[in-house]
Amino acid sequence: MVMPRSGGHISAAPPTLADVAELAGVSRQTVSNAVNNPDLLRADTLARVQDAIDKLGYQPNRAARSLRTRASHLIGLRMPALQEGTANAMMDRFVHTFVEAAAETGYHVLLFYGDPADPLDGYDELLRSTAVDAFVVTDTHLGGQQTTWLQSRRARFVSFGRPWTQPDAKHPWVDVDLAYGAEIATEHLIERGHSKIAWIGWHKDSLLGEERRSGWIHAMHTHGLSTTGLASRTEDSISSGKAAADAILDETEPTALVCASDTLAMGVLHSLFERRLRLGEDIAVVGFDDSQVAQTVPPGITSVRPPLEEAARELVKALEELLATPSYAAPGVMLKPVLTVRGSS
Amino acid sequence: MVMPRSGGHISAAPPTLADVAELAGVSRQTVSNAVNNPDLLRADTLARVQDAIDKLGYQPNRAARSLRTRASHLIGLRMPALQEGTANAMMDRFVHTFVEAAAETGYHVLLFYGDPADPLDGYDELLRSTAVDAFVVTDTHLGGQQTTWLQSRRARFVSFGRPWTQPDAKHPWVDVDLAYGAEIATEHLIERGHSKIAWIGWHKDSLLGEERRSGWIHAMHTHGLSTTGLASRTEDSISSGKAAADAILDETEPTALVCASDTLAMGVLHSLFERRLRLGEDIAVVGFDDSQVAQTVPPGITSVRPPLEEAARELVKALEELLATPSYAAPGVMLKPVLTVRGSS
DNA sequence: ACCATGGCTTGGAACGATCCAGAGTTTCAC
DNA sequence: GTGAAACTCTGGATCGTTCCAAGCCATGGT
Repeated sequence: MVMPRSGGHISAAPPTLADVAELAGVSRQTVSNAVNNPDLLRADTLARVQDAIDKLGYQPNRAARSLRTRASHLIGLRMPALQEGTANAMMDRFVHTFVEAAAETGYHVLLFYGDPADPLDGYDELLRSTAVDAFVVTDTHLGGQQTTWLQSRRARFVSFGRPWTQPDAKHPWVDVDLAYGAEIATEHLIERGHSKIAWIGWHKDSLLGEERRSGWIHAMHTHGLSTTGLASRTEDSISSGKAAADAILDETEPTALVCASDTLAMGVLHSLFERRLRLGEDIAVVGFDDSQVAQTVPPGITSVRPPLEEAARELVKALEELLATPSYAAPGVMLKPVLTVRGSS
Repeated sequence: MVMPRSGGHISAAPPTLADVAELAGVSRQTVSNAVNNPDLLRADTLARVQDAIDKLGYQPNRAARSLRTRASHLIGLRMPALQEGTANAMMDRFVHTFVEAAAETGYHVLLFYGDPADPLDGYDELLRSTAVDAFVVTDTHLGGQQTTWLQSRRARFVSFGRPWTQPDAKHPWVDVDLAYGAEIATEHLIERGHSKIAWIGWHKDSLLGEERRSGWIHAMHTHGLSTTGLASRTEDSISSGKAAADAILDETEPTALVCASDTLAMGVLHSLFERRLRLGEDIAVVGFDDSQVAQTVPPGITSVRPPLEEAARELVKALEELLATPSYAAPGVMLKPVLTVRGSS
């Protein structure tokens, strides 16, 4: 080494292992050990090296480390498509906690973008260039394309969402039991004295929708209540929520409505608004997701709140194990949502 | 080279430059040129190399490339703190477009987490480890700590938000002219025939708040309307929005309210809800941010919509220039919001 | 006094790409 | 036909780190 780089003329380049080694009077490898395996060093050497590290403000170069160890300490997360409804706000909360939890274990999150029309777009490039150590997949209910493809490429990943279409999938996953969510929502209404409780949900081909619907049915039947004429299936949008509410209010006059999403619940609110019915007084409404909207609309919409924070933490935990043990096959984790009760019921 | 790695036994490691070079019968450097400076190669050589690249599915290793070129092609974005109100949904929309725009120019976004109590937390580590090429800073209105610190570290960054407290800052920035936003919101109400238009805003020490407030004042005075007794300043929360609305509705009986945020507007809605006043009929309300909530609450809240997509694209453009020309000093870009009119006015 | 043991430290090689300087080939003007 | 310039292509060095195998040194048993 001819000259310490840190003494450079222009904007000092970051110090390297060699700089620290020189200052501490040890070899490069010893500094490396001080950082990665401190217990290999004698106490006094360690202290000396630590001093030098602090003095120079040394921080291992990520690229060099990645190159050598074949680990980037980055987790890839494909930016979920922006949705019309309230679901992306939920994703936001999830992403937030995930980033936080990942940071605690030394991982950062690499956000990437993929053409919404192609569920696989974006993954391949990052995988081939070994840019990330693993992925988090979020939209498993849209079909197993992403997970099967990743599996075939021997990529590491965990999913937020059970492997709906592949019960034998071996990757770690975390999901929220929203059938149970619908059940507690319905039971809450029954406790409040309602018996004509309608369901406004999604189309039959929506796995998530049928899942939630089953919870409503189960609760109704358990309590000996009829569901005939009380179910309606539609798109997940405000306008179709309104239309569905209009129809069902005209036909069967329920006293309470359980909606498969806060978006649909908002549609219901539009219907009530037109009919000059007072939410929470004339009629009760329960939604799903506990979105910003549900929290803020007066008088507040009772909503099924998925434990996103817990889910994120569980996923990070699974990721850690997966990356430590390549063959790691975790059992899926199913979390229970809670009902946040507000003025709407 | 003893053995091509691609012919390996277990899970084939990704192909390297050397593998491609061997297959195409050229040197490593030629392959590198084929990828980065195709016009340096003779047409037939290029074709041959391209074939080999395609056949092997070669993708340059990011870590190796980063190490050599000292560029990671990652942009650091510190996860904004989760807020009570509606502002984070706005950030979500911004982040989304930003990731998309960045992807188009070959950059990915590295999300990181920092202790909310320390606005600088997280930056240093990434900077020292040369993990990112640049940062996007978002909360400039909270004081110039982040930008001054980054500047002192000679870090590259752009900010979404003007340099409020340092008019001489030299970094590129993009911001939205929300004084103008308040102005068009107020004028919209004046056009609708209102003359007693109240302002519900933030505390005096909020730069953003005073900015917006000035637009309301300007519009009112331009049209010869008085503002006395019509302004109120409070926290950015639903409950304080409600309290402020309660007070002002009791005292001065305005026919319209302009709120500094959708969160405050929601607070107003709570007040109206209690008073059984009908939004958009008995009284008009305009908010800021055009959040999910404003879009979905019946009958919809008229709101000032910041052009987040455009802002994100402008920022990416500035970043590109900044990274190409280290000394690049861009003029700041000020964008104009538009008013999304809904049922509340 | 000698060798084995274990604790601590070291220099060389490697990860996979690009930079650099030079070598070989072609082109073209004189 | 010759030399210079332009065009292609190449091998070696390098970025900053960790892996690997070996070296040094004190300890302790024989």
